[in-house]
Amino acid sequence: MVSANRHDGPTVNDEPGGTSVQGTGGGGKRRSPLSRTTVLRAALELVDTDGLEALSMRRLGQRLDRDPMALYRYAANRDALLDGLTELLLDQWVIAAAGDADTAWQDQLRRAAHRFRALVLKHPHVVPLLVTRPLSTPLGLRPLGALRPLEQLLAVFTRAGFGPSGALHAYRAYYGFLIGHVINELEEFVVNADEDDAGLRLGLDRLPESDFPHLRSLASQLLDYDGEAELDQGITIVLQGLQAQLESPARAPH
Amino acid sequence: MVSANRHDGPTVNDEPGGTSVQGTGGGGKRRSPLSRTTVLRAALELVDTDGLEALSMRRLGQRLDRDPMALYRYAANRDALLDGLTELLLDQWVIAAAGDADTAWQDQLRRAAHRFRALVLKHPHVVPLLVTRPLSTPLGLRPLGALRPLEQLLAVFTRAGFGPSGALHAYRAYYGFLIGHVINELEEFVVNADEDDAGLRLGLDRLPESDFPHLRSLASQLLDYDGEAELDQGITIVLQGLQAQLESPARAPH
DNA sequence: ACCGTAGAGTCTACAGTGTAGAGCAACGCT
DNA sequence: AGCGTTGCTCTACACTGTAGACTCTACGGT
Repeated sequence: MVSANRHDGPTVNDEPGGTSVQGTGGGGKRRSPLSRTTVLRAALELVDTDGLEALSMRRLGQRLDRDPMALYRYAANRDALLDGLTELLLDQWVIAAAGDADTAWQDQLRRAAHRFRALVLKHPHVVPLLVTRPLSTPLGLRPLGALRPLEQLLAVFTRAGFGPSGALHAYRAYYGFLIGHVINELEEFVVNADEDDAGLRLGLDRLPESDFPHLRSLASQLLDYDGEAELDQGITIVLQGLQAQLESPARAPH
Repeated sequence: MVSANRHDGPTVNDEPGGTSVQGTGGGGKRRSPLSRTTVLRAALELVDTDGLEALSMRRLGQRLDRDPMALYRYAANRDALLDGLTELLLDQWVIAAAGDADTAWQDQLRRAAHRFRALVLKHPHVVPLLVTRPLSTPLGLRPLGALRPLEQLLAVFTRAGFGPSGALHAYRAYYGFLIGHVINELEEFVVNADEDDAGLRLGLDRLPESDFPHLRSLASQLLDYDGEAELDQGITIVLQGLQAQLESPARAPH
């Protein structure tokens, strides 16, 4: 990955020849060989449609019309495949959009945050991986495409005036907030979609009134959730906080 | 669960008789029956020592000296067991400590945040569950103990002056931040512990210098990470932001 | 035309997984 | 004495990741 591509856009790509995949049917005898990218893309589709637990080597092999063991040519094992999925997603995250060169870093990061949210909402089943894989795979061993956003965000923060350590702190505050937000937004609530009453739709009637007064009274508020607004409101807080740290001489250059 | 216990302390407990477990050895013929709590505690121990993927029904049964199928009396299936684990942890989170009644809500929440971090660092392997299970199990179906912190936080925020919707927003900002933070703190970095050079220890030499200049130069900063300080610094930003929202008449009561 | 080699994929097999379904043994009641 | 309930076990099935050995094809060099 990472060819001439400097600032934005996906860089995961390693087709052997052309992009011809020659029909998924069972007709052709000599199929064009797979590639890491096609495998990952198929895996992503599978996860998007059937959920994470549906992603097994066997099912993926079936989908690609190949023996399951063939996949091990493109991913050392299942964990590596999952790491590849996080790369496939993170590498699509555009942080520096066209014409961002001369806008304030706050605006750039706010827009990037909204793009992150949009990207992740297109692939909600991958979110667990985004959170989980980095807990297992050390930073230095992750696919390069998964590190590109980190590098770019560090660039943004240093150009904004943060020193090395400050940029790192800023990155963690920013990305941590984003992760926390999507976790919140994707949490499951509705248990009975065809119920009229808000409380029943959420299954809150199970909670004893005496122990959960606040929660039980929040049914309607839980149901009308505006993720975009909440993200925007939250990112404002974070960015203001970061700016304050940048201006206070105590922690700024560091 | 949830007996007379009003504000703090764990509430998960459902022993049938006494707490006698009569030795784990293979001697006694008639063993005292299990309970959901003992099963969950054993599961937590297993996860703490051997990691999440080591938690299988068979291994857990072995540890409790029972047939794997016996566990299904205490958890409908593996997912329910995992939900139980998140309950076991969240229910230990003390939000209102003794003598918190008359301290400012900001201080209370700051201390609760540090307690959350400490709790979670004692059981790092459970963090994926904390993040992942709520994406599958709707709020209304979770074990009650897992909802207690939510209820208590809502209480804190309403007492602080937030309206229903405002309290919910505040909770999400607060908890989202906490989750984001521990994810950051528990991320894996070191790949070669016995290396001298910081860059080598992190395996950053694998990254092409031209594509990852910032990241590669951050080796030493990545290595000396002070999670407690970072949490405290972050929570300050969040609490100030929430306070600002509380004071601005636009969004406060709502 | 021949061989050698590398690449892509297959086949078989093994140890391990979650869990449905049936059944067993002991206890507390009436 | 009989019954139901509780706590647990046994067996079996469909499925998982992956090690190891193997086959088949295409291509390059001589």
